[in-house]
Amino acid sequence: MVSSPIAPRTRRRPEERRAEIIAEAASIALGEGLERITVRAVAERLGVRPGLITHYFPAVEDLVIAAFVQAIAHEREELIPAEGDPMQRMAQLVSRAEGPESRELSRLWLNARHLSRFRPALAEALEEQEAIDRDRLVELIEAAIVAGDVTEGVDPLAACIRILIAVDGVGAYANDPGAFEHDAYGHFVADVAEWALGLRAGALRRGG
Amino acid sequence: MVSSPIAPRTRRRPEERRAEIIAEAASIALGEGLERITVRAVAERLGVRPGLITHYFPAVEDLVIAAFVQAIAHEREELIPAEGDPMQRMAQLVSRAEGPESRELSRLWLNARHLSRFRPALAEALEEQEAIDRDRLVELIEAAIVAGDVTEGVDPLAACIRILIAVDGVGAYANDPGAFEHDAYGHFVADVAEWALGLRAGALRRGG
DNA sequence: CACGTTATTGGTCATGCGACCAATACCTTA
DNA sequence: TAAGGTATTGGTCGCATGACCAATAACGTG
Repeated sequence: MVSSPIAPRTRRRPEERRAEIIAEAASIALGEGLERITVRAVAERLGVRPGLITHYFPAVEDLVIAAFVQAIAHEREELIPAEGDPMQRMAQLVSRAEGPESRELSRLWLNARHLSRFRPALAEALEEQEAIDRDRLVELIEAAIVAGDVTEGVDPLAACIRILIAVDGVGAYANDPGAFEHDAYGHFVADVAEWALGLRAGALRRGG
Repeated sequence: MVSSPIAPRTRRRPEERRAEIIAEAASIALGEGLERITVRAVAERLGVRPGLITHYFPAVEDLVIAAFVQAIAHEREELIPAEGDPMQRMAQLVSRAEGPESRELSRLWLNARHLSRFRPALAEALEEQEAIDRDRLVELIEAAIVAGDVTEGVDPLAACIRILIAVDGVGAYANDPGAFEHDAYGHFVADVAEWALGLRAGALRRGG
């Protein structure tokens, strides 16, 4: 009957607790932004005292970086599928990048890109994630060439870079409240991808 | 001989002082970032007491917005020239966007785009500036069509949007420390502009 | 030249942040 | 089962921020 206001102290294995903290921080990063990852905020969400967060991450910046990497790595699976028909994967990548599903992710990238201005360590982590995306997309394009969907004359890395810049360009507007609608905007990634890969116009547009 | 440590109190016309404050804040915005625009920072730079800044801007957010608009409007003159041969202007726009001169400006855009996530008023101001850029670039493209440099079949607004997204895409890497070099990146804006405007390949590359 | 307006000062207050630390209680292990 | 390691607590400290306010002094105006 006496529901004690003080929660019983639960002790966990360090790795487990650490993972839990990072996961919670990643959730904050995606939903509220990296600068909202605060010792107190993470602690409160976990029903834990702030000092515990400091215990695992003496410097908050390290937690922020870990959270960013975790969130990006997790979302990557859906953005750049690892298996399946090359052109289908490419179409899904384009569709995801242009659709509303990627809004949170774009916001996070924007967030991290800006914050990198002040935090060299975050900038470094960000570049690593960029490199992973690049490698993955290059592989995908090479697979498309092997499959005969893309002409041999296409330089995979050049096309990859163009597509990723297009994704970031569209993502730059992730925080714009106004619903600016125009085909040139709504299909930019598809159009650039078709152009970069030498595909016929409309090949990558939804349902194309 | 007694150089008094206390500066004499100088009283200025309100509009003048206000402009001075905004200019200083804009300088901070470009050089250090919008979040570094603080009552104390601006006051110190101007050799003035913090309370004075609050007197002119009871809410700091309004100063931040004014500084952003001022900085963007000021830099726009160099990015999108208002006069001259259309293709020369287009070439300058492309050159500026790809060159290191625009780094500070790209950082500021990135900064504002991210901050817009938390500040609706800033988001609104940002969209206004975007609209101005769009109008200006559309005019430029229309002039190029009239001059016969661009085919009539090109939709000015569609091409404008593509070019601006390309600019933002490249600008997204403004805070990346690593000197990532690749033609597809270094000439992205030129390539997209040529593609969007139906120009021959290389027409807008430097010295093209 | 006197007066009133207000630009400017100097100081205070509450808030949220990261960091630090000693005390405590849980778990493992010997 | 006793002991030791450490995960966890509870509390403090210094710092930077925005906002607020009364006192003061410069300037325009009658």
